[in-house]
Amino acid sequence: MFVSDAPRTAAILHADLDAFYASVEQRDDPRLRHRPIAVGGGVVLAASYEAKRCGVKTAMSGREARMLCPDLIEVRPRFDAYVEASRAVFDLFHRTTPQVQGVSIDEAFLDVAGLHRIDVPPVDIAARLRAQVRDEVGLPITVGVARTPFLAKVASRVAKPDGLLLVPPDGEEAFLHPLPLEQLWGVGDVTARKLHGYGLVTAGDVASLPEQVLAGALGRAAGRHLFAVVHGRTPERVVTGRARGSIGAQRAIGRGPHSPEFVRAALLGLVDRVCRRMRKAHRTAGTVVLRLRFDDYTRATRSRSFLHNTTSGADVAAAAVALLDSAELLIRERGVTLVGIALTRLGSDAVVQPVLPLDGPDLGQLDAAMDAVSSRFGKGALVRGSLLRAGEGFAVPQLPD
DNA sequence: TCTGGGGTCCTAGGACCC
DNA sequence: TCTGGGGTCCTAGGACCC
Repeated sequence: MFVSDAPRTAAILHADLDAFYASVEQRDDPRLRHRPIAVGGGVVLAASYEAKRCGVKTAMSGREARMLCPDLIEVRPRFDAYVEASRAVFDLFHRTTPQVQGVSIDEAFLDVAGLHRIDVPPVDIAARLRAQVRDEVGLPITVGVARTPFLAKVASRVAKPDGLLLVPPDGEEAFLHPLPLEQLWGVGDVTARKLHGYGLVTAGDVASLPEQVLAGALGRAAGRHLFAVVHGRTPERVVTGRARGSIGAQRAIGRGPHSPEFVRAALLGLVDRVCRRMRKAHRTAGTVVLRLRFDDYTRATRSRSFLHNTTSGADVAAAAVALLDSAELLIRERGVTLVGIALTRLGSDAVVQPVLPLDGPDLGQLDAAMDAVSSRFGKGALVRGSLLRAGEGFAVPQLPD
């Protein structure tokens, strides 16, 4: 059965720039307009819709893309330009509503439910936003409008490119159930293949199954999530003010053979990069994760946690090198083609402001403080000292975004 | 078809504690 | 003496997203 309680307004927008990198390039160079272009080097990072029509897709190798599309124009990425364009678009988002949840450089959820005092229907707000992005930034953007972020996301996916689609609350099931499984956000290749194996093709097919069966096939959380999805029971609110949970960098070094010194130097270069970003963000590292990819495309990770979070590049470098040493055998056997490093269980080294004076053990207040911290920093950060005991009581660290 | 760089969340086993 | 349940953390791997 489809969800049918709760007040029903479609006030969540999912705004998603079309073929983002490629559109910026076409905007800035008129010679590229209406032409099949691919942004990237070696691998396609973004394809214009003209290129997509020949079958060129993101993450495809350049060679394959050229075979599919002989007229393809390949453009080197200009990340600075994309960051700048993204900022301009996000400014428009924030001018539309304070409730903005960024998803990536080119998409966000906007909650416009609080804006009905202006008495403009969400779908009109969406139309105005699309016009503003086109006129002021010069980029095409698609917007989905629905009761939940999930449905809005699927709506924008269906409406692409350069479209606008409203899913009215009483039309959710009719919209969702005929869609192929692959259209559902969160269903990738592996899950789709599993479900196809059971003879399931559409979202509606999945909706005929009990939650327990889905959980048995996909695992508990994935099954529960998909069950919620096909019955319209995903969360209705956007999530704002959440700090990132990890900082990472990686580098493909190609097929070797690579000397151990070269691999180590590459790793230390990455360590330097992530540590700079960590300090700039006023974060501290709890765990260092080494990522490796090998000649045969298998992967491995090795991780090590600190007793206390650190901001020290030397600590991180020492941990990274120790992890690399621990993987020496794997590297010798399989040959390494990619090294990566990630800092996780991030804490904060920002100024601490006492916000919850405690005159005694008040578990209610403590719970509230912990909720506030974990919603901002994620689960891992809590146990890593983000909740600090200041002079007067417990305190929540203040953190710049 | 030989493949980039940045993330998120979940699972599962073992260690350890109460 | 033997056995049990519940919880958290750590590590490694995997699916998925843009």
